[in-house]
Amino acid sequence: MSGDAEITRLKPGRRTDIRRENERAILEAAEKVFAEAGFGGATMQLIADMAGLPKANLHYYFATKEDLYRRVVQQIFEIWLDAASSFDDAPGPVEGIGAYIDAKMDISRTHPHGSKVWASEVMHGAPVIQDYLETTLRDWTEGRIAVIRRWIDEGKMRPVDPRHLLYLLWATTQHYADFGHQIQTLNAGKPLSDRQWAEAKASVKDMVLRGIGAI
Amino acid sequence: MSGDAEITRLKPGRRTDIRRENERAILEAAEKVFAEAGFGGATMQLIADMAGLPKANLHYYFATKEDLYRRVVQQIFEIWLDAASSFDDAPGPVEGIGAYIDAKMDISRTHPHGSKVWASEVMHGAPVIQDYLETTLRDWTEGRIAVIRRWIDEGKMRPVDPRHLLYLLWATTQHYADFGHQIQTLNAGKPLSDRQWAEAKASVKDMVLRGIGAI
DNA sequence: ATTCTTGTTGACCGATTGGTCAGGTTGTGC
DNA sequence: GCACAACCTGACCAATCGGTCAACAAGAAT
Repeated sequence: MSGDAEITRLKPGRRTDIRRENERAILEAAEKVFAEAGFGGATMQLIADMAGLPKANLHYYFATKEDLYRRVVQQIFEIWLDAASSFDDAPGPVEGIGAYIDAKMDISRTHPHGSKVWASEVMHGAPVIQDYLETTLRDWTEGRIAVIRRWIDEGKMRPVDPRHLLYLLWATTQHYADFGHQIQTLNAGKPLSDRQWAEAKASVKDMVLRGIGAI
Repeated sequence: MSGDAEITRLKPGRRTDIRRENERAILEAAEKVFAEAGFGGATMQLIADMAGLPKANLHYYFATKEDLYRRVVQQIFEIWLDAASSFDDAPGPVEGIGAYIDAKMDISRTHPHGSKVWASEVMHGAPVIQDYLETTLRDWTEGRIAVIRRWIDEGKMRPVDPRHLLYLLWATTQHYADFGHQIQTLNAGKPLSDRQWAEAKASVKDMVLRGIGAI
């Protein structure tokens, strides 16, 4: 599907490093292959080639294709959860939601593959991370809704539905990763430049923060 | 992946009807299977079972899996293009963009499968509809940007970047289809009710139209 | 230096896949 | 009712897949 060169593998080093380095290379390759081909379209052989390892070696580190896939999905989920810290320790929506948009837009640029894998997983009914949705994500969402409600009560933003605000934030920021190819095509076929990414972030923040009456 | 019953097939009827009816049943089943399993994960056998036809019959109407897939993708694209008529013959952004949001939200509810297939296709680099992106979609986008620019010049909305506004519209409305499973999980596991869908549409319109200074 | 654990790999296997095809059935125009 | 074209389908095939395994190489502990 793409003739990309193989993922860069660092030096082997000591015994402890071998495992860590190989798992890293495999996960990096897997993230890319799963994103570009989907779970069903991805093959262990292709991941192995891209990681620069024989296929049998993948099964030494990851028992099954599904195990490997689950690790990739968990990875992007944790990265997103970390980005949410911007939300909590903020005095108001301008700082909190503004920083959250910045963080998620940055992740869309630096981890586009992971975002696509997550989207694909959810679109297929979340067969392997349903429990995450029902526990971690649900709790996280409730917490953030409480913060938004507080801001509304304090008069720092208009009384919008916190849930649909969160959906709008997720949708818009992740769109720049998941639909990056479409955006690139509409950008004369070239990836967004540094300047264009800055403009995108500014545009999104401007529209959202005004939309909720925070500025 | 799901134990759903097979797609309802209408009566055969006359000779001309046979082809039309069978193609319809196949496309309906294919849309669902491609959406739930992805292109790589979908099997012609599963589509055939869901359409209530032997597998060999699918290949009688659609030469290859890719041909069938292409037809499904084209279908949702045309539906979306039709929804854009709301955009043009509108005096201003409140009516135009408001109606566009309504139309796209309705499609997300009535055609969630098609939306997912499109999302999946774009995420995988649009291997089979790249020409559509470069011709039809690009032209459509330029036309809508011109309309938005005119509204801005006429002082009917703030001077936001039309391109990022369109991305926000696409992302937000399609999110309710593509991430419908996640939304349902966060809604106590139940699909959005009629009332909740109405609230979603109202929330999105409210935030977006205020975000661009149209109200 | 010996032993044990960890890492490496080519060859292999059963299962599944998209696609084919020959031979049959059914509707339609004449 | 005859002939032609459209439609139908069970059986089959080559290719590919995820996963296994036995034999081997290499670092670590003693």
